[in-house]
Amino acid sequence: MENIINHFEKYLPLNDEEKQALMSRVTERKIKRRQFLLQEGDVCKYFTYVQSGCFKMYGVDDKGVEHNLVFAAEDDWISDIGSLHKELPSKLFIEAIEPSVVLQISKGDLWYLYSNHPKFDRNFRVIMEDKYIELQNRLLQAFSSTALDRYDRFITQYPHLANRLPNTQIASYLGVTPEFLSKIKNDRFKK
Amino acid sequence: MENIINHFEKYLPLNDEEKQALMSRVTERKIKRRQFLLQEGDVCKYFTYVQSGCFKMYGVDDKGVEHNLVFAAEDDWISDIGSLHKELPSKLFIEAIEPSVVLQISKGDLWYLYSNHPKFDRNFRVIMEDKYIELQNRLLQAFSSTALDRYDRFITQYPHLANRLPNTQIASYLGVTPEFLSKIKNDRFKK
DNA sequence: CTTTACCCTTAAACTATATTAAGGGTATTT
DNA sequence: AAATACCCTTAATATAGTTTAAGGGTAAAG
Repeated sequence: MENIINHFEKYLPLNDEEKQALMSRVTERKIKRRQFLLQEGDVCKYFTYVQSGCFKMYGVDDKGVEHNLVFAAEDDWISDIGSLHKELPSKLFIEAIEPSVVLQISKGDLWYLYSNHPKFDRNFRVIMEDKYIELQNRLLQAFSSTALDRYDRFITQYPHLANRLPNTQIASYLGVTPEFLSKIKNDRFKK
Repeated sequence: MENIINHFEKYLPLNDEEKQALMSRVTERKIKRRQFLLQEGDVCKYFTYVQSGCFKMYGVDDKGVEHNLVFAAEDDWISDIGSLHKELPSKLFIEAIEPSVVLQISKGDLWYLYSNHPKFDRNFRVIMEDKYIELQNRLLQAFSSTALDRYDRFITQYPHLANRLPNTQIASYLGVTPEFLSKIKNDRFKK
């Protein structure tokens, strides 16, 4: 629980009352590798703080191929924000890549925190903004012409993930096959 | 000015005081074709409501190629939200594709509206959410395997834009060359 | 109303990436 | 500790998309 408090205090210090409110509205869950936080067709119910471990959020295309949109490791948030807010079925999956521990806040509890403790309003707004910016950068990166460029950007932007994720997952994030990523890495190394 | 009031009243009715506040905080500008609302390296200063006309927001890659991230036509919003909120230089351009009329709200006026008229707080939050969802769908679409798929999705999702934008702009949005888009359209027609 | 700038198309040659297949290696799970 | 499932690599063949070039058409600007 201390992690999430530290997380918020990066932006603004919390008083005891706020810490209390936060801790009472948050549910800790242990998640196994390959377990889902969200499956396509379900409505996303939680805003999830990753305390330890790692998740991927992805869509599956007509041919059954997975496309990783984002990763979230410790001290990050993950959620299908569209589905959570509009209460519409999600087109996405959120799945644990590693055994993980998360803290979840339901939409109702989120609203409770917003209306009773305005500081969270601001805090969650900043988180939302950060997520928006992350997505926009992701989109820009997705258009970087070559897969080699995209890979270079990925490892400079997420060095902690590059060493940790299987290449299959990185390939899916970059939008190439694992075979081609293998070739890219080999070519890169030779230079 | 009536357009923007109607726009907000789709979500929640506004009283006279709120309408007054909104209208006094908004600046109308006429924008010529090819004129910029934002250029790479500048900090984005405004949240822009498009009253008439059409804009594109795009990034330029190392090779000088433009990549359209989003379009915004009448009754839509456009802004580099990351740059606006963090006050950091943008990586993007926002440029008029058609002669346009916009209503702009500065960051300061936005904050004024938030704190003095809580209804706008909710209204702009919904707009933000919608923009986030749009971006997420865009990312999902960008990963649809073939360019033909992406084109099909584009014309079903934005039929009003498909007939209105030059194919060069649509090609840039889809992530293909205009020559290849031309081929796609030809192949599609033959079927 | 004329000129310029932009836009669309076609086609041939080229390149980045996918697909298929196969073998060996390394984690998880039982 | 064994078995299974997963992961990485290489290489040959296949394909989606790019590049270059060239011609004609249409809309914007002086």
